Amino acid sequence: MSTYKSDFVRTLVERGFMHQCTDLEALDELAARQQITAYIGYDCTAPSLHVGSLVQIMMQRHLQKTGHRPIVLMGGGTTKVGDPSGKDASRKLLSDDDINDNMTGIREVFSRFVSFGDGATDAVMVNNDDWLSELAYIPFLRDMGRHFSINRMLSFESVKLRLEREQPLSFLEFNYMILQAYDFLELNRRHDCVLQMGGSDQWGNIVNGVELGRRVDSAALYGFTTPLITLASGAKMGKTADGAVWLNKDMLSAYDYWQFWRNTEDADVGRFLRLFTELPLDEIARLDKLEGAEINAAKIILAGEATTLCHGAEAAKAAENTARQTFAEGRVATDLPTVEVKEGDLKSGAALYELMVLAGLCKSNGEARRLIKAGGARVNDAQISEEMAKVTLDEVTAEGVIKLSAGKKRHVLVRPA
RNA sequence: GGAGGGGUGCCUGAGUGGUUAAAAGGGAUGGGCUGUAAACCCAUUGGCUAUGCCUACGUUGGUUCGAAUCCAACUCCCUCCA
Repeated sequence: MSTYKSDFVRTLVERGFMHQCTDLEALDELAARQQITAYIGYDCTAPSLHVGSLVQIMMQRHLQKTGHRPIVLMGGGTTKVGDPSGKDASRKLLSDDDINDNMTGIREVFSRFVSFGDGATDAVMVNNDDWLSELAYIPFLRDMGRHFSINRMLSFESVKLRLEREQPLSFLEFNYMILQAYDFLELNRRHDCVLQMGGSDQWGNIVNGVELGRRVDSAALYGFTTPLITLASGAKMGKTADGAVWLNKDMLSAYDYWQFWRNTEDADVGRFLRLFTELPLDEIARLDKLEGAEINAAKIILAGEATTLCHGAEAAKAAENTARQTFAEGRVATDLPTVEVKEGDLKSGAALYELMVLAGLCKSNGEARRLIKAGGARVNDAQISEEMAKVTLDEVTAEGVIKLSAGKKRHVLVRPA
């Protein structure tokens, strides 16, 4: 089992982060012998990262905890180009302002997972726009372009996929892998970075960087990728009722984040515990053995640990309490998401379907009415299937709220004000 | 620049003059079964001041009693040729 010499590589392999590595043995040797610097790039395509990037973020955390130095590369420059990997259509081009805004949001998330600063193992955050935007076309082509063969580039998965499906691939996007390769070289020169990690869809881009480093600077660089994380049932990971599972609190509440993990499929529990928590492996092995309804205990631990990492222990505890009151005890948990409604509106009675929309449980009156007819709407946990039902102040509970539910899992409190 | 093909609902994708708010599948939501799981079964899936009205098949006009379906212009994309 423990054939690995470095804590870093052993941790990654044992916890299920490993998919491919350019030279695992050499990387292990190196990490055992000295402190290494490794980077992962994140494109700034959204105002927050979501769980899809969490595997990567956890890797950087492990890197730091095992005594090495993480570089968080913000793709301010490469986002202007758009990575074609794994997509069969090009992305919309984002404006510089959007990119900057997005970067601010992403930066916030990171500080929860790795510590930044000037110490030996402190993480650094850099923006590749700093060097990419300054590139002069002709010199760049002469210095870097000559190391790339079109023949080879065409064989990379990201490009091949588009060509085979006869989808357009712009020259702009075609350059993405060259720029990412150049990033690696630049980070090696600036920060002595020797390892690039990423998702399996980044393999081609990473390998290009490793090779470019060898050709231009004779540098020994390494690449490491994680498997694509899918659910045991085959679906992509990271979707909830409301869309992506964001890591930023203002885009997804800690409670919803906790719920996301709590609803993990049985078959995924062990794997997710290894990837997304830092519990010791023997503890995880024990939890993973639980069967039937008992595995719910493991899911609660998973949710608690994952939420603690992202939103703090307090928020995790609160989410667990709210969930317990709501689901196990069937009570009205007072810190469910709350919406205020004018008392006057309720006095004369407000249509239930309108309140559902107001509470954000439905997108339109029509949708709300369908939901009510289908028996999916509840007021204070009592099913209401009368489409035109009114809600009045009489429904206000002792806690001073009205609990509206869409289905069994989505609840909102309405508070008269 | 030339020739051809194509733009349909969240996505894929049928539909070539009328009961088409638009087949089918996927996804999503709700219900059932359960354990706040998976699988499975059922239902729903444009909007509204709602037995009716409005908006919708790239855009704008036109033909027609009637158009996603026919015509014209525009626009975007794909393939081949130069």
